[in-house]
Amino acid sequence: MSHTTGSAAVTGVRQARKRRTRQSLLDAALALLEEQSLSGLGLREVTRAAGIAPTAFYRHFRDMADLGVALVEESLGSLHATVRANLAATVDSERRIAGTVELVARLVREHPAHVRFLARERHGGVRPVREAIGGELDRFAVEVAAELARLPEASDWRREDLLMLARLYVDLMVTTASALLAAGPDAAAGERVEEEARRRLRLVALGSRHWPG
Amino acid sequence: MSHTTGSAAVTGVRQARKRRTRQSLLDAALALLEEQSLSGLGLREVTRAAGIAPTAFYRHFRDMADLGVALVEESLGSLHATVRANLAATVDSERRIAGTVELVARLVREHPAHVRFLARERHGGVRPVREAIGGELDRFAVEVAAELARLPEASDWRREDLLMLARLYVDLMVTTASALLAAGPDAAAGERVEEEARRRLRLVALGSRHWPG
DNA sequence: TCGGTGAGCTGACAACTGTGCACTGACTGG
DNA sequence: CCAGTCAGTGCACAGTTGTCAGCTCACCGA
Repeated sequence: MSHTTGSAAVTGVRQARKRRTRQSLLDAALALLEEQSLSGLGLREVTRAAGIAPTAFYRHFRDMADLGVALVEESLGSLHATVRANLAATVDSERRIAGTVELVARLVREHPAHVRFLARERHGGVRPVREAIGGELDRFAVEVAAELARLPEASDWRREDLLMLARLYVDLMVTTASALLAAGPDAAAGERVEEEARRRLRLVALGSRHWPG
Repeated sequence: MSHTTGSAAVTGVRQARKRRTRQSLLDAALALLEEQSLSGLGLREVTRAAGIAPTAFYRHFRDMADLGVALVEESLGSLHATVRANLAATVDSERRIAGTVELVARLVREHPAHVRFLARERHGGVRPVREAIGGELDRFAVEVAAELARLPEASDWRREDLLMLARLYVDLMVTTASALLAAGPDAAAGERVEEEARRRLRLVALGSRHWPG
């Protein structure tokens, strides 16, 4: 037990340095993954790009799969709060739709490599990474369902229908993100994708307003 | 006796043999791709599994990317007619929905490796393969839109809304296919996925019946 | 029947891979 | 202050990779 002086600086120069090279490994891997997939990425390739010796890799990750899981956490971990805030913010349907699409668009604009990684490895060749992404997306769906349940017009929905709708929304946003990636840097093409995404959401919202038929 | 001059055999023993080993290359690659992705698959690995010498690979494909494109064609090429027939068959909405989901389910059941390959390489690390899959899916969307246009209730739809709806349907079926793969061989889990897919389609059909709001 | 074609083979090459081992030296807690 | 920890290094190893050149020999058309 630490009955030490109680200083605030717990970091330690050593651990900080370690975290820095760990981060440079993650960055290097992410950059290399823009043009190939994780199962084709070599350990030496990554360490070379990160500027360290190959064997130093093992100080941070057991595997490339291990590194991949860390990348998933980095890509998706901080997003839950954002999504939750966005959903809770507005009640008006049209505003909610516009805000959600804008959120996805900004995510793709600001972190294209992360999004590309997720799209690629969601069904990729490395099981632990696949499962990490899938689990994270499931968590998103549950959170979205919880927010949907707070809307008055969903008060009489069955729980499973609510989850179905939430998962549908999540899937729509994921495919929107990949479509935005595929559209590339062309602003006009990106705007077309966003507009189509909004229309899709409008259609689904319209359907759910008349549910269950 | 054996060498009848006017035989109908247009194939030729030689070309037939070549096609057979080409096919065994495709089969071997597909089998190996169940547990990794194309950009991590080695030429030697494939030829070893196919039972031929490494250099013989070049007699059939220039690249692994080339082989991948051939796999896309094999996986998706024959599907257009099936989809078209399925859509044209029934007019009743509920029957159409059930039939479509059943078609996807059967596809996954009968050709799981092909479907897995498509899901994996749709956003995978090999550009030509990505583009081949994307182009094929676009063609599907156009075909679906053409079939939708024949329905009386869609007579007053704008062309772009029709395409939006068609693309939505295609994306829904693609995500349904991956979900079925993820569900694995468990029949109960598969049935749950199918039921949710039907509900999704019902919701979308409901929304489109009230379009544009 | 005979020369040409071409699918598939063998052997070899340099380049690259993941990982084990022993080492250094800056940091650390007591 | 000093002994211990541990991130990072260098070297070595056995395998594997893609590809080249040249060979065989079953098939082909004429």
